Order: sequence, then C-alpha cells, then structure tokens
Amino acid sequence: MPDIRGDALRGHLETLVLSALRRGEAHGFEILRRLEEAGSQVLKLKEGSLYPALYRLEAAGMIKGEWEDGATARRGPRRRVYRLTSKGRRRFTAACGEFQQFVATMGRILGTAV
Amino acid sequence: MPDIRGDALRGHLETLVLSALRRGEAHGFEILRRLEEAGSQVLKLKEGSLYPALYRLEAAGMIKGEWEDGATARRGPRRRVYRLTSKGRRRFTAACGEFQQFVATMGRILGTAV
DNA sequence: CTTAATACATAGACAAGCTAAATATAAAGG
DNA sequence: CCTTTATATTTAGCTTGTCTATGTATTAAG
Repeated sequence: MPDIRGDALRGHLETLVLSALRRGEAHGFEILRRLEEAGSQVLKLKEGSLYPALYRLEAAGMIKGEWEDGATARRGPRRRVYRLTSKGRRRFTAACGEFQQFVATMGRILGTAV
Repeated sequence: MPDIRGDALRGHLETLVLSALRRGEAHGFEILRRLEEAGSQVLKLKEGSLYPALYRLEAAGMIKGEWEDGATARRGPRRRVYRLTSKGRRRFTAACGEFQQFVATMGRILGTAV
C-alpha cells in the first residue's frame, strides 16, 4: 500500500488539521498522532509540513494557540496547544463541502468505477 | 459554487488527463474541453497547466503525441494529438486506486459525514 | 488585409509540502 | 553529576506543480 504523496495532499492538509482539532484542543505532536492514526499508515505527515500549516491557520484566525502551563510533570519542552475557533469550525464545514465537490468532480471524470 | 482551487488539483491533474484520453486520442485543446465539460463548470483548467502536464506524461511514456496531418481544412495551427500508451493505461488504473485510497483516508479523518 | 478563431508554447511567479538539522526541556539511569 | 532518552518545536532551503500572462502560428471569414 503506497503512501499518499505530498502533492496529492496539497490543498487538503489544512482541512485535515481542522478536522483533527474537532476532537478537542491539541498540540502539534498530538495532531500529528491523531492524523497518522486515522490515516492508517498511509498518511505520513512531517513536522516540516504541519507546523507551517498551523501558523497559517492561526494567522488566518481558524485556530488559536497558547503555550501550555509550564508546571506539567513530563519530559520535553513547552507545548503550544491549539484549539478551533468558531471561524475555524465554519471553515471546516465549508472545506468538507468543497472536498466533497472535488471528489464528485474527480469521480465524474474518472468514471463511475472510481 | 466555488471553483476547485489549483492546490486541490495538484497531484491529480495527470490522472485527469489520462482519464480524458481513455475516450480516444485528442489534442490539447480537446482534452481541455473534455475535462471542463465533465468538470461541470467548477474545474477550470489552464493551458499553462495542461501543456506542461502533457509533456511530463509523454516524457514518462504514459502518452504518445504526434503532429496531426497538415491537410485538415480548418482554422488554426497544427495540432499535436495524444493517445494513451499501454503504460499509460496501466498507470491510470493504478492512479484510480491511489485516488480511491486518498479519498478513503480523507473520509476517515473528516468523518463519515463527509 | 484585417479580424477572429483555434492551438500551442513558455517564462516567471508563487506556494505548499518535504528534507534535514538545530534547538529546547526534563525525566531517567548510572 | 553527566549522559542518555523522549518529547516537542522551529526553520532554512529544496522541489515541483499550477497559475498568470503573454507570445507565436495558422487559416477562415469578412
């Protein structure tokens, strides 16, 4: 089972990130884990793709990130926890519709066998 | 109904071109027409995207292009007519499978409502 | 002879995802 | 202590596909 190529993902990654955050706020690594888990081994997302996507989404007001309280008893550096804004929630709904349209259009062209 | 953005298309365009050629050989403009027709107004493909894609596909041995015989009584310059190679046909089949997997994975992440 | 229609070509911009490496923090282990 | 290990974020630079915009070529029509 070949991996999903980066180019195929392009333009859809932000939708995936928004989707991952519907399950509740999460920091970058956690988002990565959620997506790879749901992606069943074929979706391999890289930090170098995710973090810039998070910055874009935050800049666009779709998500809001805050540094986690430092007093957590765990290994590792501070984490930035993101949550969906209401704008992001609306964007996600719209993005789902657009994706559906994209799939429908592709399907029409590739034939019903697809 | 918003158009399908270029980024959403990225990585899927070559599959679309292969698909268009299943209906028989065609020159660039004809491919464009076939795709836009099947794309129902939401898929707006540009020459600047299509022709490079054709060159890539030909270089990869997926399609074969030949200059049309000049004695055609019609307006316009010579046309380069492309047809699927057997390699291209196999590639198309594989690409359909990959697209299906992509859609399935996206669907799993976006939720069944998608 | 000009205009319109058709078709191909391509330079350059742009953007998103990838590679790879650096940095930071703190628990765990000896 | 000091090193190792695990966790998490950051970013520079590369690659590549699509788009914008423009240019060229050819022939029918007026």
